[in-house]
Amino acid sequence: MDSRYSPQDIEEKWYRTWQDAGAFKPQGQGKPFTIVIPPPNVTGALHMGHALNNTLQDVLTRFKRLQGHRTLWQPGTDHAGIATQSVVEKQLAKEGVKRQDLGRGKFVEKVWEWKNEYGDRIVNQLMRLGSSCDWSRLRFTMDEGLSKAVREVFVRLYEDGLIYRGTRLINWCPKLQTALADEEVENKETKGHFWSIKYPLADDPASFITVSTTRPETMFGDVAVAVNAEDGRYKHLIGKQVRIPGLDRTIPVIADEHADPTKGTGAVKITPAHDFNDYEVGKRHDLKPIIAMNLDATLNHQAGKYQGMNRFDARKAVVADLEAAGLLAAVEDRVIPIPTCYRSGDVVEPYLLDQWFVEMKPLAVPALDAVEQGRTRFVPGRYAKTYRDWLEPFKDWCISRQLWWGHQIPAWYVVSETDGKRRQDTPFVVARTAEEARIAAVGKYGANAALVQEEDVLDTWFSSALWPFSTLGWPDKTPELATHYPTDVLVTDRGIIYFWVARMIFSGLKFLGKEPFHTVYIHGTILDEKGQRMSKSKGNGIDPIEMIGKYGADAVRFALMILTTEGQDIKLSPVKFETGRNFANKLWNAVRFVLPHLEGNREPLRAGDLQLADRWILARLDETIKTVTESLEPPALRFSEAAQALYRFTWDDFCSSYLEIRKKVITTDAAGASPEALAAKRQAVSVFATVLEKLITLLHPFMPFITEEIRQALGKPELLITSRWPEAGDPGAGDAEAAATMELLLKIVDSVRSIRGDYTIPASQATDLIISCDTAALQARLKPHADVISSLEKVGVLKVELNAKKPAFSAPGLFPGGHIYLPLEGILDPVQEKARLTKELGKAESFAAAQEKKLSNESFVKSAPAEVVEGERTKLRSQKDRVEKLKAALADLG
RNA sequence: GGGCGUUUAGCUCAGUUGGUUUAGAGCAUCUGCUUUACACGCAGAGGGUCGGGGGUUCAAGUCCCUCAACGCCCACCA
Repeated sequence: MDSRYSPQDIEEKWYRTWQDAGAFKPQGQGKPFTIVIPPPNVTGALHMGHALNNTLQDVLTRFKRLQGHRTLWQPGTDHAGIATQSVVEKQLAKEGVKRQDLGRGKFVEKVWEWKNEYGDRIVNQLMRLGSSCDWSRLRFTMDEGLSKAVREVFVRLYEDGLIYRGTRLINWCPKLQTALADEEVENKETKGHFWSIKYPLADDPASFITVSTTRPETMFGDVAVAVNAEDGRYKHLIGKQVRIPGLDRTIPVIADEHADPTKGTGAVKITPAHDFNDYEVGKRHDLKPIIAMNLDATLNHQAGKYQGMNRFDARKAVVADLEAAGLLAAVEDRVIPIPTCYRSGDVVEPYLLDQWFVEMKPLAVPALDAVEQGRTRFVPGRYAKTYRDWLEPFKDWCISRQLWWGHQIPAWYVVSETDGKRRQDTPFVVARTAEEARIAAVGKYGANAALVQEEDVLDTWFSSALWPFSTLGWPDKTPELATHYPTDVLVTDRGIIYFWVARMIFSGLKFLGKEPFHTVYIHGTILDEKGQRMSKSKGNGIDPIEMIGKYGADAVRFALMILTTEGQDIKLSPVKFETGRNFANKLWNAVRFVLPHLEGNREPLRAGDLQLADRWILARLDETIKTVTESLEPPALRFSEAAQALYRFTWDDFCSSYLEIRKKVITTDAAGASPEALAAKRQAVSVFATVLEKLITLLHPFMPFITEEIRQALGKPELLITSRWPEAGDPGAGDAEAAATMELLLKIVDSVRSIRGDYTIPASQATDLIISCDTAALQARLKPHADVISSLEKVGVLKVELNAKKPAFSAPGLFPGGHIYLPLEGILDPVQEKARLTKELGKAESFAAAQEKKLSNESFVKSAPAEVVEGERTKLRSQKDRVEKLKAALADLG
């Protein structure tokens, strides 16, 4: 074995072994534990957010698998409508081909080709990370099975009256030429202008009403000017007609609460077809909306001479013309939130269009209850509010998209036979298949009804919403569905609580009657070292695959886990992975060291033969098992705590203390050793192996590769991944008293080291040591185990005494229950020693003073719990004792 | 304009229900060390009074109020 652990050599080997062994498949008859992966986009490449997200899921999956649950981590990818369509369009563009040139059928074929060729990239990257998904169950949202689920859901929602088609003001992305849901629109603060425009009165063209707007180019869709009924400036104008500048059309001045006298001029133009507020105003006043724009965001025939101009050019032209005509009253610079498309970045246009919607209220109410009543819980809990705030307004969900890549809406229009075209009011049927649709249409509209399927596809999130059950075979009643639904924990980031989490919850409730998971774990966001989001455009991303190559997957995983404290964002830089790499290396070397002594020496532990250090490490192991198990158990999910407990135990207790103490015994040369020495070696080695076996099991969820490799090195034929999680409280777990004695001895060692360090005494130079105990009981307790100290420090004569007298030229140190003396004749420097002791004394005195003050406070003694007061008294006593000893030592120095 | 989060050693962060440490860890710094697993190592050391202010309490980093800075999310571009 090499002194450097090289992950590259073993990761691929073990991953293949696990796969071949079917280790990722649900096994046994234990209580099921299920996680569904947040399906990454097929177009995606693994980024640090994925690495974190999937490591968390894998830690849980491996933990539960080891605990004996029938564990399934269900993998899959998302067809990601817009993203995937764009990728393929860009590829075609390189060949000078547009999707329209190909036509829908051919284009969709191309996308499938692309998916089949490149869609596995992210899956392979997840494997590099060590993800133990059941890949035999890999799903894709456009698979036949999942598409069937989509159609089923659509039909049922339609039949329940929860899906409807209607003309509403929706968000339109002119670049992508599709409708968007509200959540797909991002408001971006942008520098803009606030213009005040004079609209002449129809019956008195010399008088004006001045309206304020940030969007003058929409004036051709104006249907009114609104003022507030309370606004004295405009009361007399209500009911009058005004003329839209540059047009021959007049519109009324109306009174509406939407007009805010404090904003702008207090008069506002009303453009129902292009503004959400105005749409509501228009409805209140029964004003017919006028569409003034084409779908490509150029102005239409309503705009007179501006017809054909795009919206931004038109804005400039309109403003220039208004100014020339003396109708521009004011221009103000202003920062405006501009709605933009989350995919294309284009400015979104509110547009009046015919679309498909899901009525939210009947679905949202039970979903809100599920969280309110704790059947589904968010970790951290504050995200329940985020969830509620989004669902509660019950805003209907626009689900139709004018794309080609996606689930085509299962609605068929019954078109006229003459031209085969559909119109606004063409009747339609909704059905699971074309055949069903035909039967329904014939029944309803006669034998010769001709059908044309709706061209729109569904919002990608419509299919993602079904993920926890569509992947398990729903709507069929599969065994997987029966076993693994509801799932247990959903691990995701806060960015998709609306898009995905909420929709899965109401879908699960609606179609299966149960919440899809009991816990939603929301992890933090990965940021760069400056605290900025990682992004392609900033170029500040850290590539997880590159990090895995450099530090190993185990190191990357472990580092991420130690950084994952509840819900906090993570500032990341490559050096953070060194922690993980160094840790793996530490463990590796401990094993490498003991391994040669293990062979043929392994034997059962015999309680009577266990040394103090053995009993202590077994007790510490037991505590660690408890901590790690409790930390990982949902809903605690304290990943960092678990990882740190393992780090501490492995590095400090197991390596720095235990192994150092037992080193000599473990390395005893078997040849020529006495039978006693050999017996001692065998026990020491066996304790080490016992602890190590459990330790690597505890570590396995975090560092699956190295632990599996170690397991093999220990000569175990079975795979670690499917072995058993250790239980706390095993017999032979070591005992608390031994552990306490050991802790005292370690404190004495600390004290010795501190003094030796102060005098920079080389490790190779021995010093004598006198341990002075305050009580005979303590003396009796420590004396038999003094060898622990000499195994950690080079000690000459070692005495454990009762109230020993301070030898001349010795340096004193303290530990709970006594003190030590380090005779340092020839080394002790009175000046340095005086400084050292004075400093210690100062600390002890100020602490004692603080205790005294506290205890002299009557209300403290009266109000505080007796045990707290007693604790303080004990502290004070020992501190006073300490002060005295230090004073004596100082006096001794002269 | 609302809501939420963060602010603890030079840096990155822990610190559960207020009282066991005299506020911890890793990295960095300083001093030693070829101690027969590991320099991706070993042993020491220095360094914070917990963003500011006020309050509750016998007792506050830990609860309340307030201010500030940074960040995130939401909000109809009159």
